[in-house]
Amino acid sequence: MKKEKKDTKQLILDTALELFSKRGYSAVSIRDISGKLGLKESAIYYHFKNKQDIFDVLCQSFENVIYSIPPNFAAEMAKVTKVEKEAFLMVCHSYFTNYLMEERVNQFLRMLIIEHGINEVAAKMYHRMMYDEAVDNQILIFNWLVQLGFLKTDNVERMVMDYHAMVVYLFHRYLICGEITDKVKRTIAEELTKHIDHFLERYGTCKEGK
Amino acid sequence: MKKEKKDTKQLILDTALELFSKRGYSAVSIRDISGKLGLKESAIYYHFKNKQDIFDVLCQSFENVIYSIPPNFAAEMAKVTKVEKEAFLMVCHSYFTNYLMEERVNQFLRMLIIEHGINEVAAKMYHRMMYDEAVDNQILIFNWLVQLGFLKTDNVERMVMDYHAMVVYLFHRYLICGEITDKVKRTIAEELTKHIDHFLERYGTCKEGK
DNA sequence: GTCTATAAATGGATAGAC
DNA sequence: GTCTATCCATTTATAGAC
Repeated sequence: MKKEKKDTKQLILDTALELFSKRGYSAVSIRDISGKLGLKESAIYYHFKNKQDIFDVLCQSFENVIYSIPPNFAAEMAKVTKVEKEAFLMVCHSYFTNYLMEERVNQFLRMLIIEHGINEVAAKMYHRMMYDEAVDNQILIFNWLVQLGFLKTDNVERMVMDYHAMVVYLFHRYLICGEITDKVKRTIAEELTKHIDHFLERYGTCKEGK
Repeated sequence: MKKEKKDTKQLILDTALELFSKRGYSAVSIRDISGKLGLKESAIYYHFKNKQDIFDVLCQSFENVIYSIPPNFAAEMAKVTKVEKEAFLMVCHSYFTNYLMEERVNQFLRMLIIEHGINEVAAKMYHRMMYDEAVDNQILIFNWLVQLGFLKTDNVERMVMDYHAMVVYLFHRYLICGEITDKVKRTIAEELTKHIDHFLERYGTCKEGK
């Protein structure tokens, strides 16, 4: 049960992530981080070996986030036997609101994008989070939706590409630059809904009134 | 007719762009730039007011690149009266090989992506180059292809989104991280060809053997 | 666990010689 | 147009007091 007042180490990580995600690693000094927390630089060095160590610990802590998503989702999937459009829409939107737009995940992804040119670890994590693993998971899910009879296609991979390309597009266009304002949130929601409608016109099985 | 041996000013810009695009503005020192050119720091200050000035001049020089593309393309378009799939494919691939993958344009875009979080100018240019203007141009071109009878759709904007999302996807996945090796070039070519085939199955008018 | 003080290095920028 | 020399601010990092 170790408990410093309010876990300075975690506060340092949070502050560092916030600043790194805006300005990039090298533009942020230890003073910036400690100053923002009302500490002196030396206090940082009590908790971390050096500046790079903060970055590395941040990356490690997000490894866990990544690995926890697919199993959680698989567990949810197992319970479902029939999927309606409403549920599909909700899950798609939730991927944005609870993951890509979630404050810390969003900050982490911004940081990776800035750093992936000079940092091998950042490059690997960015590609895993944004492409390799995202596509793999989507293939799994869409295959399952095909088996459930909610989607139809003769080429699941192409279908996933169609879907995922738009996700990446919206992410880079709206969620990586500047603040995520309410206006941005509305834009994302509208664009995503339009995209899913379009997607289901092509790959959906339930013919509706629309 | 002013001509320093081989235009040091331009060499500084080239070197700065190369380094900025890899490490980001703040991680590159004046010493890094001058050192790589076999000069002393003070030589840089003869050509530029300060470090920020180098960045600003780089941005200005690319303003011209951006504005020269649509008129050039429009002039080419005016000459054409009939479009075959071969020509369409060629133009799509050329957008990658001669623009997104072209060394300097690619470096500049990488730099913008790194800097757009802290630099207003970078943010504006990135969005213009990658989204606003790219989409506008594509709408123009695809509208023209619809009129020529090469494409058909009841929603040009959606068609453009389908197309452009994949371009942005391929760009961010393959062209913004690490070296653009021959392997990467092949991957891009293959993916793009697959995408265009898929795209024409949906929006093309010429039914072919395939 | 945080502070003061300080070392050591790095980076931006200028003055003036050549 | 480039160099030497130098200045000053910032930054990383450590030692030792509290």
